[in-house]
Amino acid sequence: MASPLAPTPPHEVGSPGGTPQTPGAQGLNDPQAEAVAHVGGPLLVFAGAGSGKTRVITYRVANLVACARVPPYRILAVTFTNKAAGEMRARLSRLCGEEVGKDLWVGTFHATCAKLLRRFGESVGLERNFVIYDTDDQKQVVVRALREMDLDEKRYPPRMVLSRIHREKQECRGAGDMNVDSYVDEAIVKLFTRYEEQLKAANAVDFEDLIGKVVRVLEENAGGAGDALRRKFEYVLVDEFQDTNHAQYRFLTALTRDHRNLCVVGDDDQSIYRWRGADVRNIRGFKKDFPEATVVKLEQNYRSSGRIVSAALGVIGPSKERVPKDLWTANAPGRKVEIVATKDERDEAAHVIRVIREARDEGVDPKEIAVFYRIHAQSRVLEEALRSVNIPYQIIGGTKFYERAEIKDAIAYLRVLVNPRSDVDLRRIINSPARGIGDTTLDRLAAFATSRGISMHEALGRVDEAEEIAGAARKRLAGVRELLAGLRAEASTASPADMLDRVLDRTGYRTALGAENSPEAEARLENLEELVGSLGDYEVEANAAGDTPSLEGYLERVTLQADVDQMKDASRVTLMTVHGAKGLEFEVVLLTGMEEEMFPYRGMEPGGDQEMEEERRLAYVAITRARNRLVMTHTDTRQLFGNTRWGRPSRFLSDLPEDAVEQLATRARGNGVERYIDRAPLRSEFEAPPPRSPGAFRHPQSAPPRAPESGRQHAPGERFVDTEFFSDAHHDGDEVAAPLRRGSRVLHERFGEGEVRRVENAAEPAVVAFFPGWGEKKILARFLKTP
DNA sequence: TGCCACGCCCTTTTT
DNA sequence: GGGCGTGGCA
Repeated sequence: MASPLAPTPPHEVGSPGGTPQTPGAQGLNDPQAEAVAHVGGPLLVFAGAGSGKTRVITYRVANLVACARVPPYRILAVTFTNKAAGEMRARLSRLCGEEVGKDLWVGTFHATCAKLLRRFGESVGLERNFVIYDTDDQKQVVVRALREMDLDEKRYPPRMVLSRIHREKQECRGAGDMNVDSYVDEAIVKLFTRYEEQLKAANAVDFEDLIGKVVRVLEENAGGAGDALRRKFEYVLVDEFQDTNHAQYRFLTALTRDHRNLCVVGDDDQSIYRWRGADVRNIRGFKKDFPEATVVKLEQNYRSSGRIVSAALGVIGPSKERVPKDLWTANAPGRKVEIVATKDERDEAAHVIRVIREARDEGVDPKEIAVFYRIHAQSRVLEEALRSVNIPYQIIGGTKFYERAEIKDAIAYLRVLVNPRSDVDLRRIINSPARGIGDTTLDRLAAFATSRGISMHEALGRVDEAEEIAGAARKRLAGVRELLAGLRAEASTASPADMLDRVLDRTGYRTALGAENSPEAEARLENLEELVGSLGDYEVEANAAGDTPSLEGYLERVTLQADVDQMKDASRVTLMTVHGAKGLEFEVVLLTGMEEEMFPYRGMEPGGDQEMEEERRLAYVAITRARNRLVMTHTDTRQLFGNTRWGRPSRFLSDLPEDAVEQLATRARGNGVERYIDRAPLRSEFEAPPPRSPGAFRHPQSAPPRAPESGRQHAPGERFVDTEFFSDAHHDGDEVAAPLRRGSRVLHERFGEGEVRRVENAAEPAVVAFFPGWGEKKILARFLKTP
C-alpha cells in the first residue's frame, strides 16, 4: 500500500556493516542504522522531513524484540495519532509476527495514559469506569460553574477560561499554583477549583488529566503504584517529540527514571503545536536532562524531489534558533514548484480542479493528491467546486460527525450507562427525546442534588424526597430513572452495538425522529445507523486485537480520536488543514491561500515573533509533504467570514529559491492586473502597500492599466507565465490521457522501448519516460509510438 | 413547555 | 456565512 505514512525506500543505500540483523532492516543508511541498532540509554534522533523516520522507529522496535530479546509488552511506542499507531503496529506484525504486534504498547499519549489509568488510576482517586470529557463537555462544566458563581459569560468567555485552565494543567499545575495578579485571575482560580470538583464528582477527566494523573501516579507513588508502573516498560520510544508539552515530558522522564531507555524522535523545524502547549525546548534541550544521550541526525530526504526540498529549505532558512541540520536529497530535481496567482477563491478552486485533473490524467491515484489550507474556513469553496465537477474527495476535520446533536445524544446515553455520575451527560439526555422535562424541573433537580451533595443521577433515584419538584414532573423524572435502570441491566449482557440499538428503541429516540417525517430527521436517523455501524466495526477490531469489546472501550476511542484517524484509504482527493497533514505524504500537494494574513495567519491578536516562527515551520511542514509536484496558490481577494480580504502573496513565497519555482497565473487572474512577488523583505504591516518602485510588488489597485501588447514587465530573474485555463470545456490533458498514462509502454526511435513516468502538459504534450540503459528522458509526445 | 424567528456573535491550528 | 442563544408567542 502506498500509505501516506510509508516513506519511499531509500534508493541509495550504504551497507551498514556490523548492524545486528533486524528482520527486513537491510537498506538503511548509516545514521539510520545507528539509530536502529542503539540499545541501552537515551537516544535523540533528529529526523529531517522525509528522512525515513517511521522506518527507523519500526526497525528499532523490531531490533529490540528480535536481537535484544525484549518482550514486546515491555516496549512502549508513543505516536502522534491513532492512525500512526495502527500503521506501526501493522508493520511490526508483518516484520516480527502477529503476537509481537499485538503485545506491543503503541498509541498516542492520551490513549496510552487512558489505558494506564484504567489500571493504576485508583491510586490517584479515579474509578475504573471514568469517562473522558471532550471540549464541549468541558465547556458545559465551565458554563455551569460561571452561572453558579453568578459571573458574566461575556466577561469570562468559557473558551478563554478553559484555555487558561488547560495551560496550567499542561504545566502540571493546579488551581492552587496559579499566580493571581488581578481580580480576573481570582475568578479564574475559583472557576478552576469548581471545574476540578465537578470533574471529580462526575468521575470524569479531561485530556490534560489523562497525562497529569499518570504523572501523579508515577511521582506520588501511592501504595507503590508508581514503582509498579515504572517496572512495566523497559524501553520507551516517542515519535514527533518536538510537539510534546511539559506534562508529557514529565510523564516520559518519570516513567523511564530508573533505566533511562528513552528514545525520542523528532524535528524541531516541524514543531507546530506551540499554541497547544507543546514546548520545542523539550527536543532542543534534551541533552540537558539526558547528557549521556546519543544523538543521531537523519538528514537525507528520500521523499521529495530536489526542487521541493530546496523550496522547503528556502522557507525554513530564515528561522531563528533552530538546531543546525543539513537536509539534502539525492533525488532528481523534478518539476518546478508552481506558484499560481489567482483572482479570488473561486478562481483558486478552479485551478485546484485543473491540477487535480492533470494529475489524474498523468495516472496519479487521487488518494495521492492533497489540498491543504491554513484554516478550515477555506475548505467550503473548495468542496463546492469539487462537488460541482464530481471529483471524489474526503475532508479531514472541520465539522465532525461526532459533533452532530443526535450523535452526541446517543453517546451521552452510552456514557450515562457506563458512568451514571456524569451530570453533563445526564442533563443532555434527560429530555431528549422530549419528555416534558424543562429547564425549571431540571434546575430544581440540580438544586436538590447540590443541597444533598449528590450527583444528579442519585438525585433522580431519590426524586420522591424532592418536595420542591411538582408531582407530575417527579413522575416524569421517575420514568427516566426506570428507563435508565432497565437499560443498565441489559448493558451487562448486550454487545456495544446491540446496546446502542436498544437505547435508540427503548428511549423512543428513533420513534420521535420517525414521527417528524422530515428530510432532516431522516438524515439524523441515517447518522444514528452509521453510529451503530461504527460500534459494530469497533467490536470487530477489538476482537481482532484480542480485547473484549466494551462500551467503555468504544467511548474512549471515540473521544480520543483525532481527525486524521478518520482518514480513509479510499481513492479520493484529501482536503485538510496543514496541521492535519503532519506525518503524511502525497504525490501531489496543492497549498492554497498563500497570502499574507492567511498564511502566515493573523488572527485577532497580533502574533509575536514566536507565532511567526511557528507559521514558518508550518509552511515547512506543508511543503515537505509533497513528493513530486507542489502547487502553491494565492489570490488577490478572498471572502472570509463575510468580508473581503485583499491579499498580497505570502512572505513565504518570496523565500523560495528562484530556480526551484515557476510563476504562473490563471487566465482570469492574468487579465489586466499584474503583480510580481517582491523579493525584497516584506513589511509586516498588511495594510500599507510598499512604495512603488520598478520591478517591485504592485498593489492591484495601484497597477496602471497597460496595453496587452506592451508585454509583461518581469521582475528581475522571474518568469511570468499565463496558463490557458478557464472553463470546463477546455480542460487540456484529455487529448494525451488515453495513450499516454503513467506506466504505459512507449517506443522511441533512438531509446527503444520505455515506460512513462510522468505526463506533462506544456505548450505541447510531453512525457518523462524511463528507457532501460538511457534513464529518464523528457520527450515530446509526437516522437513516441506505442510498441 | 415547546417552538419559531430573529439577531447577535465569532471566525486558527486539536488530543 | 453559520451557529448559537435569547426572547416572544402559542
